[in-house]
Amino acid sequence: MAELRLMPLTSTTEDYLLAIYGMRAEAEPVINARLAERLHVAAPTVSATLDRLTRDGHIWINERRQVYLTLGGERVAERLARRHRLIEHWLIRTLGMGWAEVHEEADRLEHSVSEELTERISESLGHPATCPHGLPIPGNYPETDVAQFFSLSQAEPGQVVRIVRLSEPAEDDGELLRYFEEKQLVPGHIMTVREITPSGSMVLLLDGETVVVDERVATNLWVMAA
Amino acid sequence: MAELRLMPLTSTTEDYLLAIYGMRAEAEPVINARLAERLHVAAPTVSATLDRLTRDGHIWINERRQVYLTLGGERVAERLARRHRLIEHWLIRTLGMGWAEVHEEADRLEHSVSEELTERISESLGHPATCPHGLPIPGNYPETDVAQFFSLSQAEPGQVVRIVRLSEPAEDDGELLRYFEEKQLVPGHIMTVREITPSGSMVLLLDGETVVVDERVATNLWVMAA
DNA sequence: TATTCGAGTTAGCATGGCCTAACCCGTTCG
DNA sequence: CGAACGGGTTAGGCCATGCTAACTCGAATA
Repeated sequence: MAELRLMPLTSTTEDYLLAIYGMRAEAEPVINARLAERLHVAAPTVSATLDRLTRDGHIWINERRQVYLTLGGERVAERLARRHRLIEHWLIRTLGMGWAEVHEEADRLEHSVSEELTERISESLGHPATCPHGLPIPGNYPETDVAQFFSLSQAEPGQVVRIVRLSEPAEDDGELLRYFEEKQLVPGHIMTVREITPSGSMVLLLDGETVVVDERVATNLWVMAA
Repeated sequence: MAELRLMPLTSTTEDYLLAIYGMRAEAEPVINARLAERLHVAAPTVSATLDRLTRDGHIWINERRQVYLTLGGERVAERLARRHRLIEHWLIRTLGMGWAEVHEEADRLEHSVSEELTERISESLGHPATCPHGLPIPGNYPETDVAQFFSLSQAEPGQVVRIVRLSEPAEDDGELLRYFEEKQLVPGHIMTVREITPSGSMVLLLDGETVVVDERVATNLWVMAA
């Protein structure tokens, strides 16, 4: 049964679709339990909400209980990601908000900004390709070969890499964001991997400075060969 | 029973408080039926919601069933009005949105903009005293003698007046807003009342142009002697 | 005076979102 | 092999928001 897309979506619906979209983009398995963690709700709540999302044609769930967006659901999620990421840029550019703070604000605003306003923002910013944290803005992102991106934790000693973006989940971790900002581990910056310690920490050379990051940090930074 | 102000308010709660605040500012009687109209909900819904607002200490209702904001409720409403009106300005200044369109957008955004963002906006705009439609911005509005404002419909033939703002309800009437904008019946403009027709229409001289407005329009424009 | 009208309430119901407690079901591990 | 573990569902609640239908009540009006 296809249903009429007349009713505006609820904020909760949008949150779920965006979460699923983000997890898919990170190639994380999208299952009930992960969604519960990410959205900070109990497992039965997720079950019930996913039932509604299925009923309304936004998602489908296979026999192995993996969640997929339908074409419609993906369109919604892309629009939301676009909004969210444009808002982040906007807050930084026009109000000088902090790189680490804007995500939270955008999480709320993305539900109330209209389509028209979104486009005006994109225009006024010159249609940026990515959000301030490097995540692609659907609709503005050029056809880049995403395959050339890899996690910093996969880099080899001696390799010179450029930071392209941070991971999806990192966006929701304020502490981590502030750390990245402080150490200037932000998109565009180039660094050399000096060595990798037995514990998985990495010694980096960045702008002449030596920076040591632990495994958790490294897995949340995506880079490309520079 | 005073209750803890720990939970964030719901969007609905905020809508009610702002509506009550606005009606009070216009000296309209604040009763169940008027709220139902203004908020586009059925009467029993209003009753139930007002019960909750009373329970939570935002409002109180007298024996004649008139609704009043408590000090706490008023503080919330003022903050919301401040947000709403600053957002309107912001959308016009930074994105060039239309004078007649921003109210609707702000109606949604006011619920998701943080206190901190609000202050940054106010700062970036130079702390404007009123919204683009002339309504005062709590916290920025100087101690003006509001008593000198009156409705255009009360003006006498021959009187020269300056538009100071439009009425609260006019903000929710897109058609009316577009009319005001088109005719340049916006705050700051000065005009002379030429005559008043038997039907209540007014003939105005504004920027050398003769404009005729009907009663409904005149009651929704507030002016002061110029 | 009898009726109508405006305003409000009561009763009853639905939906979205959340939760806990309890239980089911494989897989893995001691 | 049996228990623990991870993942999921069922059952049973709760609250905020909304609605309609039906009723009350007081004031105005024909």
